Amino acid sequence: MTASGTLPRAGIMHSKFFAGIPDHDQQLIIGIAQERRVSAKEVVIQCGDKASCLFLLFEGNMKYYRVTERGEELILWWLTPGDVFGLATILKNPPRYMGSAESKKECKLWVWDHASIRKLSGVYPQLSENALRITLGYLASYVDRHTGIATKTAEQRLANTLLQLGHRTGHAHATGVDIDITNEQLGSLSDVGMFTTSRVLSRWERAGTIAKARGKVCIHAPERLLKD
Amino acid sequence: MTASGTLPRAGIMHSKFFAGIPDHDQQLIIGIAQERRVSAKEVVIQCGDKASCLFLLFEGNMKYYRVTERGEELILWWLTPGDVFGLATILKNPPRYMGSAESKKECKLWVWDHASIRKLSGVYPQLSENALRITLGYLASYVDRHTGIATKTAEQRLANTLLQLGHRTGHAHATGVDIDITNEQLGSLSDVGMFTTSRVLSRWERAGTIAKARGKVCIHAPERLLKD
DNA sequence: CGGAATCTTGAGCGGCTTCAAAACCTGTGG
DNA sequence: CCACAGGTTTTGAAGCCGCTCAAGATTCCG
Repeated sequence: MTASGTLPRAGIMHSKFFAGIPDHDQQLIIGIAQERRVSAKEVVIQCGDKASCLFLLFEGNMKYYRVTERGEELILWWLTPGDVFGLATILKNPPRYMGSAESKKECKLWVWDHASIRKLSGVYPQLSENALRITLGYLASYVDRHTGIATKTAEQRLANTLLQLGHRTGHAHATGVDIDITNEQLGSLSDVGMFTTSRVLSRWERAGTIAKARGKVCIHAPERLLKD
Repeated sequence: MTASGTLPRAGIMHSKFFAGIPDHDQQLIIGIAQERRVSAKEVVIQCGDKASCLFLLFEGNMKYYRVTERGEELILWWLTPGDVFGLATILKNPPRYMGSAESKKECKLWVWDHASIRKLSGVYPQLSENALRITLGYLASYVDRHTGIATKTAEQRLANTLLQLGHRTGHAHATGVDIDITNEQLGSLSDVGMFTTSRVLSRWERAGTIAKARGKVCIHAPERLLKD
């Protein structure tokens, strides 16, 4: 998809949420938001609560997840700068959040409460349209992920996830692309167990395709992961 | 969720797509649609095509699916009267359909082309809002389905799917609720292989919980499926 | 330094899938 | 009316991918 850049310069943010909205109006919309700083491991929205705020992450990253009955957490989405969540808030009588959101490291967010975003989307229908486009995008990603479970092996799924993370949240580097993620989280995003994840990554490391460190993966040879 | 009834009386259709829109305007919107009749096994939209039409199914039922690389089809959604698909059409520069839609039996649809639905959603912003709500609903269902794969057994997933189908597309009956579906399709919707599906259903039949026939399932004791 | 989180490695197992083959049902056309 | 072809369902047997469990090694951080 279109790579949403990360240019939080002077309040300008390149997010799909603002697509088609002139810079000037964008400033105004952001002006109405409340800026919020959260430290690592803070839970910003709670699964099941009625949607009351819409968030735009413009610095840091978060995980959007759901806790299963057995207490494990299933990661639904890895939020990166430019991502919006809590989109249900834009609706008249908002449904519930379908997952929880927790910061991975220190983050900065813009927050609109229900009343504000309602007023804004009245004035700028483009916001509603963007919300729909983004939601359809999430749905499409999800369908892909689901198709993957049914048709691909654990290894292929891990490869895909790594590549996508690579260019959504990866820090380019001389020797490759760095990604901050633990084996367990990577596994959850790929629907693969933690142990299998470890084994597959080890294999790739031995082959020189990637390098590993605690809570970090560096992709050296993306092309080798591509043979899905 | 809210049971979308099936009352196609005199052009009135109880669909979430028309929520909050007065009957009179609803008539007008439907008036602009092209009514289309399709016979069984007809492909109405093709995965990957650019979204050019929005559909509302008001009679019959269809499957929304995707064909995997191995040629099998993965059913994403079972469309029943009141359901809308091709929602991407409502966007300015529409993305692609993410699956194909095929009629299961004879169906009746209302169809809006891109230009029409755009004009309409300009006049009735409620349509856009409904589209967003519906899309979020699909997303939520999908998250549930996905969670199920990760946490539930094949049997539990089949039970859930049956129950949901039961009250979305089931024909109530003296002895139970009839559902028109083959083992294979039921399996696909539950992410379970055809053989396992057959075995589980047989077990339930022996227990008297359901009755089976070719391409049909009749639920006698829904409560017995509920122990998920 | 100690404790907590992360990662590794092996061994064993198990729920489902896969494969094969046959029985079955249903509509069609001779 | 019967036979046939195509789709659907059943049953058994075999196998495997990835999970589970256990235990230890490693890294990080206060």
